[in-house]
Amino acid sequence: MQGTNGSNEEPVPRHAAAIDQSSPASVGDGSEVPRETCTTENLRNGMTFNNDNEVHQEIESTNRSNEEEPTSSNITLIDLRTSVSIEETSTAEVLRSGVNLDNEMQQETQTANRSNMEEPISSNFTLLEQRSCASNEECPEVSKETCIAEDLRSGGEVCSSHDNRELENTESTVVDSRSSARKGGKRKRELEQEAEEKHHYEGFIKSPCEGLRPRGRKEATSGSGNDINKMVDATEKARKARKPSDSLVPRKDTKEKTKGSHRCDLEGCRMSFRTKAELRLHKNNQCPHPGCGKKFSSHKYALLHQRVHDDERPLKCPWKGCTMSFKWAWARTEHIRVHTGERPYKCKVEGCGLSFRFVSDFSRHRRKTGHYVNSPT
Amino acid sequence: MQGTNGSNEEPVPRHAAAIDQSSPASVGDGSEVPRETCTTENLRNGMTFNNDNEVHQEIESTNRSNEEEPTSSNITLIDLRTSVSIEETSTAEVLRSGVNLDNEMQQETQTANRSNMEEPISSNFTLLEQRSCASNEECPEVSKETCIAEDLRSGGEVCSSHDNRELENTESTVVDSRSSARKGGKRKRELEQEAEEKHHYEGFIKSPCEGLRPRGRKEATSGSGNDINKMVDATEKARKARKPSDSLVPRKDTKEKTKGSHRCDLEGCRMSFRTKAELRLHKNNQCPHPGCGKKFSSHKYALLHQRVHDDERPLKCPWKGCTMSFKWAWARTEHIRVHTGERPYKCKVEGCGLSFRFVSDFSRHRRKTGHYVNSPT
DNA sequence: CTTTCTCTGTTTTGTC
DNA sequence: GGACAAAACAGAGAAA
DNA sequence: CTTTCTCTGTTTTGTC
DNA sequence: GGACAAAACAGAGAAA
Ligand SMILES: [Zn+2]
Ligand SMILES: [Zn+2]
Ligand SMILES: [Zn+2]
Ligand SMILES: [Zn+2]
Ligand SMILES: [Zn+2]
Ligand SMILES: [Zn+2]
Ligand SMILES: [Zn+2]
Ligand SMILES: [Zn+2]
Ligand SMILES: [Zn+2]
Ligand SMILES: [Zn+2]
Ligand SMILES: [Zn+2]
Ligand SMILES: [Zn+2]
Ligand SMILES: [Zn+2]
Ligand SMILES: [Zn+2]
Ligand SMILES: [Zn+2]
Ligand SMILES: [Zn+2]
Repeated sequence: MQGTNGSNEEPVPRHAAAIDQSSPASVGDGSEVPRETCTTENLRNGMTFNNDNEVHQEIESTNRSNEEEPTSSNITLIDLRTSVSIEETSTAEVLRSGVNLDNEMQQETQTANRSNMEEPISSNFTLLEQRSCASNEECPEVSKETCIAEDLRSGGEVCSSHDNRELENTESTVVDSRSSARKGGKRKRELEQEAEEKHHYEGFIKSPCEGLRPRGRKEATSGSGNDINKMVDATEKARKARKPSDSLVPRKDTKEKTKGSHRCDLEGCRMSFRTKAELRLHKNNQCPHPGCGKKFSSHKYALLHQRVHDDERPLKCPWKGCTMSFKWAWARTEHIRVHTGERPYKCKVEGCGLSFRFVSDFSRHRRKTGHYVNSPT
Repeated sequence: MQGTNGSNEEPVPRHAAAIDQSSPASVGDGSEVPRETCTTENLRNGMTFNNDNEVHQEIESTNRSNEEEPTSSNITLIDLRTSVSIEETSTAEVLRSGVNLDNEMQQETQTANRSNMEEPISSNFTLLEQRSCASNEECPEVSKETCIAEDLRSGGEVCSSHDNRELENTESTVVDSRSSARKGGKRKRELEQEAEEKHHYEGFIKSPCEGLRPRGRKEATSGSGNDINKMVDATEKARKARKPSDSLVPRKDTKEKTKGSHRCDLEGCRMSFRTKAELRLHKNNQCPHPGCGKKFSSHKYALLHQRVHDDERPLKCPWKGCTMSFKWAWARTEHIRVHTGERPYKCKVEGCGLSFRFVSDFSRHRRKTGHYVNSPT
């Protein structure tokens, strides 16, 4: 995974985490969290269960379901107003569009929706205005001046002994080091450091212990060969090192589909792995991704879980100008409600008339108040 | 966990995630990801290993180590300039302080550092200016006008059929719904909904299936009693429900230390759990936190891992005005370098003179370039 | 503490 | 050599 | 793609 | 009743 998620008129995307497990077995059975390099996953959807399913999933471009393996075919809605520029005024351009996004119908009608974007067909719930950004790009960044001292980065190593710019240009010191421009085959930072390097080497007395043997590499370090914790996700390493045969562009495989020789023989599963250890994890419904180590209740889900480690966010918000994207269909489903204003969850308990936009909030309400149907209070 | 992390002159805090596992055992051995409510953890540091260790940790207020169980005693530096107000101008107030934060000495000298804040003692590396915010509070938020259409929230359910304010006050519609003010014992949202409710009920045809049996509650639903996946972190539920005996304020126990009756008999471990299932997970080095399910290589770390699910961030940045806080000492250690400008990692390979501020970047550099010591290129 | 909203492991629903 | 704790590493990964 | 920076499971180091 | 996939739920949890 390497992050980035486009949000537009939505608030800054938030991030969650964390999960657990449950099992017998004895201590130290070698099924701990795997280590070592993994750029992108090598085990994507090798499972078919339903004989014709795999091909089906690769081909079909409509009617995605919530937990189905997403493909990138899912609604890449073109923003009709892409190059409209924004004026100095801070008023939001209001545009209204009626989209039939009934929960039940939404998967089936999404293609139809696009052509009907401008005229509401059947709005059986009220719509909020869509106050969207006028361009497809991200919202303009906070002006650097708004917040004092916001960026200490890229300051590099200011040398106080023979460079007395310190007190003067504190503002101008902040340069944008994020550009990925290269000069003469060298990265920007390399060039910058070359200019300043060896000029002075005063700095540190104790520099951190730099391992003499490269810890991350397998090589000749140990010989036991049975240490599962250190297991390298070697399929991925191999794929990464290998140049794609039919392309000069070394395009990174963001989905990790490469397989190995150790095949899973579980019902309907077509996964294969490079090592026995990985296969063992897989058959134990544990995620072999380095640093993850979760154990799941179903073999099927263990496969779906892999998208957590993927870079792709194949599901897109169908709303105009909204660049939100998702890995899970349910996230998309609920996100759409921030556009529509929909509050589909109504508490049925006598006298409580509360409604909620998200299941989670409804669940919590019932849990905290005891407002379950059949037990009114 | 319930999030919130103060950042000041630092960029907005970023968030990471993800980890894996490795193990034999058979499929479906019942050690999957646990479910069900967990407010705060109930298993914190029951392990002592070193007989005098536990008390030591509760008392000691200095010399915190990286992975040690953090207590809240760790440097809650008072901002000496707390109520200085910021002028209209966007110039950062520059203040210089010399702090001896050598990696090796930093743990031992942090108390001393505070009294010496204003005069550099021994700066064996160069300092960057500390351009800090003048108050202890967060940086001023982006003015709402900077970004058009940023906030769709709190719009509630705008009813288009009989409320035609829609097109007019699109800006003013955005009210801050985040206040936690209560009126007459009711929450804000409850009051708002009461005002509008039953007035119209046009909305949804298909409302989502609302479980007739409360899925989240244990009760009389099933009888098997052996389903580990459904296991409730019941100790926590109990603690949550229970009123603290010596306090009228129902202060939430953010650290989940409550124990159960099933004791771990592993060497030096004092953990105990409410259920056999939780104990089994624990002895298997798996995290029993609902939704987590990670398996670890050591019993000891499995305990330390619990802080991931804690709300507390007991480690504070010692830098003036910086409100960053951490769960892991190493994160704090590296964070401090954004203040000091330190770049302790120098590539030792001939001709490469690059230096790095973070281990991770140094590691990556060596991995990608092969610049390991003893293998110059 | 609150509200809003996204993420995700498991459960429920719907179809054959 | 053995604990054991503290520190550091080496990734993952988010954000820009 | 890049750089900057935080998080965290495991490894290394340091002390007894 | 049995698959099986699609949808939904019920938390966790981040952010403000
Ligand atoms: Zn990654
Ligand atoms: Zn992987
Ligand atoms: Zn915007
Ligand atoms: Zn399989
Ligand atoms: Zn093999
Ligand atoms: Zn995983
Ligand atoms: Zn959207
Ligand atoms: Zn209710
Ligand atoms: Zn929580
Ligand atoms: Zn818990
Ligand atoms: Zn600031
Ligand atoms: Zn134990
Ligand atoms: Zn019992
Ligand atoms: Zn956990
Ligand atoms: Zn700081
Ligand atoms: Zn180098």
